[in-house]
Amino acid sequence: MFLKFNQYLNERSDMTADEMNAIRAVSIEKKLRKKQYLLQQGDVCHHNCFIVKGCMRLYRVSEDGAEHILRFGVENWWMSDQESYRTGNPSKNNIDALENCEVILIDKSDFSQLKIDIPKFGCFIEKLKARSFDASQNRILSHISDTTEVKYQNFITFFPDIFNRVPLHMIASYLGVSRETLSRIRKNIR
Amino acid sequence: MFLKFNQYLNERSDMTADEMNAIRAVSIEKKLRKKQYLLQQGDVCHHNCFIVKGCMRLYRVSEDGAEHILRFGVENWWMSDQESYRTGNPSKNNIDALENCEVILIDKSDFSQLKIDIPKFGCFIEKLKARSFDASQNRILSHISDTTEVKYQNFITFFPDIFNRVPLHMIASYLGVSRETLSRIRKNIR
DNA sequence: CGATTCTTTGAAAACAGTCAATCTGTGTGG
DNA sequence: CCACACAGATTGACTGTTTTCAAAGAATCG
Repeated sequence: MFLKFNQYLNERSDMTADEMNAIRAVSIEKKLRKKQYLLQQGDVCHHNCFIVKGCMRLYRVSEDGAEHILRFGVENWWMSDQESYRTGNPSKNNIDALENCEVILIDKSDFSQLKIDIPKFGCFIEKLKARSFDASQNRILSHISDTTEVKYQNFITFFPDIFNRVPLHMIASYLGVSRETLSRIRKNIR
Repeated sequence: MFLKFNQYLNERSDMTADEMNAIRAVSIEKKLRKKQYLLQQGDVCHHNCFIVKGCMRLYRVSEDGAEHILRFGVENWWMSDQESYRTGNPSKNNIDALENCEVILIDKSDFSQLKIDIPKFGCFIEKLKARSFDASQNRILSHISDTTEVKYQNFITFFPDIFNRVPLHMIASYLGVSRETLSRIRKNIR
């Protein structure tokens, strides 16, 4: 399982064997079954999670019990609750597996140490975060300026891999519309 | 003008006199008149901008000519187009002054050097970015789960300082609703 | 004061949410 | 292998919200 993570890192910022071993030493391999929680509301997020295989979602349950999906994650994505991870406060969100998953966990303290010991690694992670921030901004822009139809079209074109393996009602949740509305929009497009 | 920036930095991560001088050496003081652009669509964002005084907005103009406000900035906030700054590509956004402003600019290469030379500074900036990312996530959550009324109430409670000095139609733009709708919502609340 | 910018209002049309019912495909246990 | 349950998708009818357009009413500024 670690091999895929190894490949991922080497493709993006090549590591020496020693560095790779240091990363391996703190990597925890874990398998999740479909519907299994990686993080549950109230837990503190202590790990960074890299998805080797499978599909996951991060969502929040609102007062009225509705689930709101903040993000999806598939192969080669990272998945954690940044806010809880950063602050050490209990998470308000849930992360669970939409398929059987294989993930690699790295504990927060190990992860910080890696960033210090392997500047290349730290630098790579920073770049990732920066891109992730820009993506957030673009998503916000989309929310304040695009019609639901455009948001849906964008989702399909930018995340076809997610679109093809996630039920439509979850995409509706991610976009912030009811499943019925999304169903009708999809019908109009055809 | 630099004094305020000095205070800001010292309150959050205290600096030695030498460090402060290094920062001062690369700080460019600038005044902007109301409506003046700091960055215009098509420009590359070469600077980080710290707002000493005044109020600014970052917005995008869509195909149909509508302005969509991505963020506001007031005293002690940073204001730049992260995406253009990071990639070096022409910005798709505009930044302009909503009031007469005093700002401090630091060139990208100087800024990176500061982060290296003064780890405390780098660390502070990273924390800022992390919090900013979490704020983005919360804003996205709000967009997919809150009613317009709740979004408006949240804006008032979390950014009363902005609410009090920015016209309502710009808040509408920030929230992604028409000014008429926001005007009616505000009426219902009273 | 006049011009500009901002806010409010009304009425019609477009859009989205809710509820209830139905349809579809998948997989499980008897 | 079939019957059944279950999760997901679709549809219709209705309700509620938001946009749009047009007009008019405040507020602000030079």
